[in-house]
Order: sequence, then C-alpha cells, then structure tokens
Amino acid sequence: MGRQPCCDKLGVKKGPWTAEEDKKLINFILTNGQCCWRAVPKLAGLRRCGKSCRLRWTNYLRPDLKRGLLTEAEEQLVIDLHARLGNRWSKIAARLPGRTDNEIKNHWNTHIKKKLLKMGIDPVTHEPLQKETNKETENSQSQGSNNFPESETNNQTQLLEVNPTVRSSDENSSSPPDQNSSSDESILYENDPLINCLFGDDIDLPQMELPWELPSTSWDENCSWLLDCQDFGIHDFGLDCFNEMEINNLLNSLDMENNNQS
DNA sequence: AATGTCATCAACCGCCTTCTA
DNA sequence: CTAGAAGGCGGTTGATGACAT
Repeated sequence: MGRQPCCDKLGVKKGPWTAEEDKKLINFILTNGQCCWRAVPKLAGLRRCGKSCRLRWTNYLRPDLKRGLLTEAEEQLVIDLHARLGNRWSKIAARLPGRTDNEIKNHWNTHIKKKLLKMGIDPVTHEPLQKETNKETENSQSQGSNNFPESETNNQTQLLEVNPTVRSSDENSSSPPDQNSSSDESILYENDPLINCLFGDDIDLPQMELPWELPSTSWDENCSWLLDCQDFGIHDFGLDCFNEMEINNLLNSLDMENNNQS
C-alpha cells in the first residue's frame, strides 16, 4: 500500500549544509531539474533526506533568489499581503519573486513585527493597538521605549496612503483572514478584479518571472523518466535562463568557500 | 578582555493535504 | 475505498555573530 518511504531515517545527516553538499545538490538539480525529491539524495550522492534537499534548494540554492534585506517596497507588500492572507507565508512569498517563505517569515518576525508595533499597529490584526484592550496597549507601550505617534488612525491612514490596496477595517470586516479557509479568500476577492488578479488562486495570474522554473512540461507527467536517463544537459530542461557563466561562478564560489573551510 | 544578552536566520519538526498503489 | 507515503507549509529551535556591560 502507498508509496515507499521518503528516506530511511538511519544514516541521514542533519544540520548545516557543507559547500560540498551544496555543490552536489546544485549539480544534480541543474542537470536533472527538480523532481522526485525522494530520489534526489540517492542520485546526487547525498546523505540527506529529500525533504532537507528540497528545503535547501528552495530556500538557499535556487539561482533566482534575491539576497539581502527586503526593500521598502517589498516590505510594504508583505505587510499588505499579510493583512489579507495572514501567516500564509508561501502564498505571500509567491507574490515576491526571488523571495522564499522562510525568508519572509523570518523577516516578518524579526523586523516587520517590531516596526508595526512601533507604529502602534497590531501585527496580527493590522488594526491600531488602541482598539485592543487597554491592558494590551499598556503592555506594548511599556515594552517599546517609543511613544506611539499621536494618532493611531493616522498610522493606518499612512499605511493606506503608501499602499492603497491595504483595506481599512471598515472595508474588510474579517481581518485577518481565516488561515484555514481558502474559500474565504475567494469570497474576499471575488468582487475585486484587481485583487482577484493579484491574489486569486483559480485565475490565471500574470506569470511572474521565475527563470529557474521549467517550461510548461509537468513533472508529474514526466517524472518517471528521470530515474532512467541522466544524460540531459541544462538546456534540455529550460534552465539556460541563467547562463553557464553564472552557474560556473556559483560553483566556483562554492569551491572557494569549501577551500576556505578546509 | 571576558561575559552576558539580544538579533538573526538556516534548518528542523510535526502537522496537513494530496496523491498513489 | 483505504492506507500510507510524498510534498508542502507554518511554527520553532539552535548556532552564530553583534553589541552591551
């Protein structure tokens, strides 16, 4: 019954990835594309579980990832999206090309949360803290050394001005949205073509540039042949969007990193 | 210089949904 | 139809570095 287990837990390495492991994974993915994570560690010669490989690739090794802190615009977009979607980081990340859910989640917890609190905005409800119980407000005020700006509603207004798609609590009676309800989401967006376009799951989103993504061919349909043939080059998988010089640079930098470590 | 505290972020854990034999 | 594995996701942890005392 069912499928085979993803990996036998015995002999599976944990903890930080080494440059050598990174290199193996990159080489494998660039040669074979993303598919069948269960098979990746074995085929790539890694003593990791497939889950760990997937995470390492999506969160760190993907060539299209942006590095560094989120820009002001990205941050604002995250706030906006969080107000609508709640802690659905993967959905939020999907709207920010080059950013991962993990990265956004971390950034939210370390930077944006504090920023919003300083502004007197509840990072969970996205409403002015004054609306919460006085007790909570007092706690927050005593936490931060800063006093809140004179008008809480002004903060919300400022937010709206910066990003007009942020709805006030009046416009959106159910905020934040129920995390478990995608139908709520569609209800929320159904009357708003722009929002539909931006956030709806069932409509054709304007395709963001995801250069590392494979062409229309579905892995689900074509996964099985991978295990049989490994003679394909990068170009066979539509990955030539990042040129070979970039790949070589990436691999070289990993080499150097590795040398420095040893 | 030594020690303690805080901030950051990569990686893991465990749950949930989807898929398949 | 069902059991169970794969994949995806969000929450949490732990290692590390920066800063304060």
